[in-house]
Amino acid sequence: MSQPPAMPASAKALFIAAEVRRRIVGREWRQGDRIPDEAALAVTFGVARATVNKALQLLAEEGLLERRRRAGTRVAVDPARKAVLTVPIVREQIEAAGFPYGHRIIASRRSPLPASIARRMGLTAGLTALHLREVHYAGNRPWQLEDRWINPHAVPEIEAVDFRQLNSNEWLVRNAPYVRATMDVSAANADRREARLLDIRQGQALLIVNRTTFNDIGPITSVRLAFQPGHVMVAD
Amino acid sequence: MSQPPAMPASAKALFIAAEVRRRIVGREWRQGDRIPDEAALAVTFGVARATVNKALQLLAEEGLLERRRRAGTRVAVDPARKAVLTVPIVREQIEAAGFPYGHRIIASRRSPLPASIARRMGLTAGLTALHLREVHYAGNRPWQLEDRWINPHAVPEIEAVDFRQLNSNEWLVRNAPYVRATMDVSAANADRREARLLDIRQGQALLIVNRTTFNDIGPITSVRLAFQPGHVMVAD
DNA sequence: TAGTGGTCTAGACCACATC
DNA sequence: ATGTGGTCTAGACCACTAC
Repeated sequence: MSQPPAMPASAKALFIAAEVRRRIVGREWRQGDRIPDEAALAVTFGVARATVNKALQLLAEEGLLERRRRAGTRVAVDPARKAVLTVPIVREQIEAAGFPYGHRIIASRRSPLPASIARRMGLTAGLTALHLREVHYAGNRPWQLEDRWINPHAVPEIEAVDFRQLNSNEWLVRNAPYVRATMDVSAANADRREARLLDIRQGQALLIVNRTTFNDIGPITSVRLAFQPGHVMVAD
Repeated sequence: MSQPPAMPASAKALFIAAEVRRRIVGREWRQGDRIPDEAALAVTFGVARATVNKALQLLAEEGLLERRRRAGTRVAVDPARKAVLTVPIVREQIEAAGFPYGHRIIASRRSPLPASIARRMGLTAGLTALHLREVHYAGNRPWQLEDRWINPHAVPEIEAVDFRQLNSNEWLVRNAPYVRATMDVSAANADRREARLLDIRQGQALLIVNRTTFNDIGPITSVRLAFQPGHVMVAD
């Protein structure tokens, strides 16, 4: 039954994934149930086992199925509550909204790493690093605060760069590709300095993103972004 | 060159992905460069093209490569700044911290959908829906506020459920599997009611997660979670 | 129109966890 | 011990799009 009907000549795996998803949502296969094994489904759908495998791996990534060797494939009891967050590129975000992008360096100096940042980067506190603070503007309205620490050992060329001309993130992205990143999201009340820089009232709730990037050698940079009040990050 | 050395008998695709990643990070292949096509890499690494395909698709998902038919595969100019956020299960989170989990229903009634929620769910405002408000506790400390709207057409059985016994999310997860979800993250100052329920000062910054789930038929539920001040969501 | 990635197949062997 | 998913192969055809 349920032979793939007039297929778009490609997309069998997607068709099978959709059909399995339909059976789960339709409660035909219930949470915790074991579903037929790949070989059986391959026969059912009239495709190669590799195609079934691809379909089921998709659903497992999605969190709808749990797969274990020998134990078989089961409908997940609790579909994972996962979502992909994309940290927007400030400039693009502002320009997409139709405003001219601008930024201003508040501070740029070599300082000893505070313990909290050192911990994020896996370095020892007190190590001398480059500390940058910037404000990003949409037109003449402040839009986002950026507080960045850069590991000079990871990016020696950084010393020569003039960030008054260039957005630090854009330079890093082009010149120090990263392999791994950690990220967290929280909320904080704007302190007096932040309120002044963002032109808002002290105490307003800001969305905070902390992000640290690494390459094979070690940590590259750790940045704290403070978004304007009301800013919403949309996940897929 | 770079033949996979003494391989673990499986993981050729991962080995190739790692090697390509190394060449990118080592600036051997630079941002915007076109890399050899699949057939060539298959010869280079001494594997089947399907294996190279899998490796490159992995890196493309990761954001390190951009692939287009006919145009070939290029090193991404801006490695996507993506991270997977997982909304924790309240109960697990609290119990993992060693506290007894508890929850209290603040309100449970049928009300017309407000416009903002209706928009999220793709329904018309004013439609009668089930509105639940709960507080989740870690021991006797309030931990999280939940404000949930449920589409009764999607889940008719909901009317009979006694949520004083059961956490609404856990019931929904087991009884109304979803297929698609939207999610966003923001920050807000606690209003008077929220401050009272969370036992904090009015105005403190709260991390807010809005999440709406859908199945093939339509929207199931839309929930607004307000986390305690200081709460951090970690992404991978 | 031709080169590139996307997908599928049929078969094989392997790793692993349960039975 | 054995059944299940994980992965690989060699070959094929197709879809897209830059040329």
